[in-house]
Amino acid sequence: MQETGKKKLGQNKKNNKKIKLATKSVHAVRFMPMLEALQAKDELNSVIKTRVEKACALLDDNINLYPNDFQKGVDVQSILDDYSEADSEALVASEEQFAIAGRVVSYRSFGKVTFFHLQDRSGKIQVYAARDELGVEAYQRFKKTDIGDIVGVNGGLFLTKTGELTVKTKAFKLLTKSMRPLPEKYHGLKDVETRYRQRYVDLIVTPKTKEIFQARTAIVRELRNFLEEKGFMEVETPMMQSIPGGATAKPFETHHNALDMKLYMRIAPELYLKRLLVGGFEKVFEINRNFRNEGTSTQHNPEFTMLEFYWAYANFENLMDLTEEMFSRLALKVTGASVVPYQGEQIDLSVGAWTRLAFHESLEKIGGVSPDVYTDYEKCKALVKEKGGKVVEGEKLGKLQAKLFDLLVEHKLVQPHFIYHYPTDISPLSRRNEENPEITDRFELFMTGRELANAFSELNDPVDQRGRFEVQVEEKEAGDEEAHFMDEDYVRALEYGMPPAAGQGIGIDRLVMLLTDSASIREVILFPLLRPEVG
RNA sequence: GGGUCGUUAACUCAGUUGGUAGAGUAUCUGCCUUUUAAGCAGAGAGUCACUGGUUCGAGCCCAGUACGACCCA
Repeated sequence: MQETGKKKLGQNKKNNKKIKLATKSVHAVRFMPMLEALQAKDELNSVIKTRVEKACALLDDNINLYPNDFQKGVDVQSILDDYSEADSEALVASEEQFAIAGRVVSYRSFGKVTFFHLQDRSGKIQVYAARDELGVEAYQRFKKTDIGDIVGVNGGLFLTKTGELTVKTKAFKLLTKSMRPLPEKYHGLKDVETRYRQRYVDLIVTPKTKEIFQARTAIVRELRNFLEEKGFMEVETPMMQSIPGGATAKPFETHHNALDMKLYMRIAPELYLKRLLVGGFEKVFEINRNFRNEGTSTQHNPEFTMLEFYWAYANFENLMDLTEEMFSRLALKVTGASVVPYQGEQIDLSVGAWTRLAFHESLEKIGGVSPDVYTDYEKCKALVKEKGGKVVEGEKLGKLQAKLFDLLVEHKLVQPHFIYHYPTDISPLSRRNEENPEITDRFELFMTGRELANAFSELNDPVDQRGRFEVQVEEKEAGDEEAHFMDEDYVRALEYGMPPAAGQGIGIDRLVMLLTDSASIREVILFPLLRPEVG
């Protein structure tokens, strides 16, 4: 494969062409490996060549292209915040000097005077550089600056004629020479594939992208604060497991060489967190990655982040209350309001605005399925087929009901809904309801037509748990790749005694989508999984 | 897995009935000391995703492949 690829490149005239630079600099040779590699990938263009020529000229002038001795003083946003009200005279009178550093993102030159915007992590500020203030020589060097270069500037402040707070350059230093042109300033980077593959560029030129990931960090931080305030303790459990458990999903497989053992990437931390309840930690949580061997979509990435938390001496109803409090507080902290906009809808996350509806009731009231249909195996099966769902031989009634729910109910749940009392058939780790053993004390949280959380009173009866694992093993043997494995050690832990408890998992990516009004999960994952780039 | 759409200059996009490729931005040269999508004049820049087919002739028509987006399961 690789050989034919090379051969193909070798046959291409363009890729064999000798690279010519408009410079006689002895430093040109330094850049040849880069230029040749770019040519081989067909990424070489005239802008890059020009930048190499400029870089050579700077090296000829003994300018370091990548120095690391500039001390950045303040973020530009702090200047903008502190001096937004200052008047022109006060600024000119002030002797205060600033040391700022960041990327040049725009550039307007008038010959002897230049304006540009410098962007750092906090924002961007206009900078002014004039030949008469810098001196002819320094200004000549400055003029070799390109959009994309990272620079350091020392100087004071003034207001331009249009009233923009601007840094007047006293000293200027190139900190990093940029070799590739940035996307066009007005339209920015539109191509989604490039935005995901080259997220570094997206982050430079798309303010919204930066905001989403800052919001993501704020959301995770607030979740931690909230849980710690409530007395939960953060722990870390194995991401590589010899028995993947805690969810209904296909795992990724891997291999440990030294121990010569098969390992799975975890699909959920659940069974380990509950072992910690056995061990005596009464409130634990973990925020970390799960891995599920599934396709990708606007809702799914094979690796995704989950919050799971477990609370001893609590039940699933306590969790509903806690969830309402958690979400409304998060929304308030992150978006400033407890009603958040999502793709044209207003989602009300205020405490008390949430609907609680039993699973079977939701089939009837929202899905329009009458009880004599959903309680009857054959009628249920027929309806699933009619609605376009697939039926697998030997499937249990609960699973068929869940398919009806997916087909007829889920997408209609726009405002927050707790759907509770899920069928026992599809809830192998949940505690049975005291009155009706066919259902469990479990709920899932839905809004914007999709699932955001899954929670239940935990099954802590080791005999019941063993039986449920055995049923899963039968399903696995019958060909269900998503069925649970038997986990003897987990059953053993339960045999020591796990306190009554409730636990919940919340998909962080989907939560971030909700709070940042993002339509695709890829917008809230820094580096979403993509097939390898070709060519 | 199925369907629909997309892939043209570094970026954003045009491209007529099939007749050998266009704009804006960016870049380069010149002018320009308060601009901010700066301006004016000029210039360079292309494997039209890839492979094959039809045709005198393909960016355009046909088939396949790759990657991506959206919808469905």
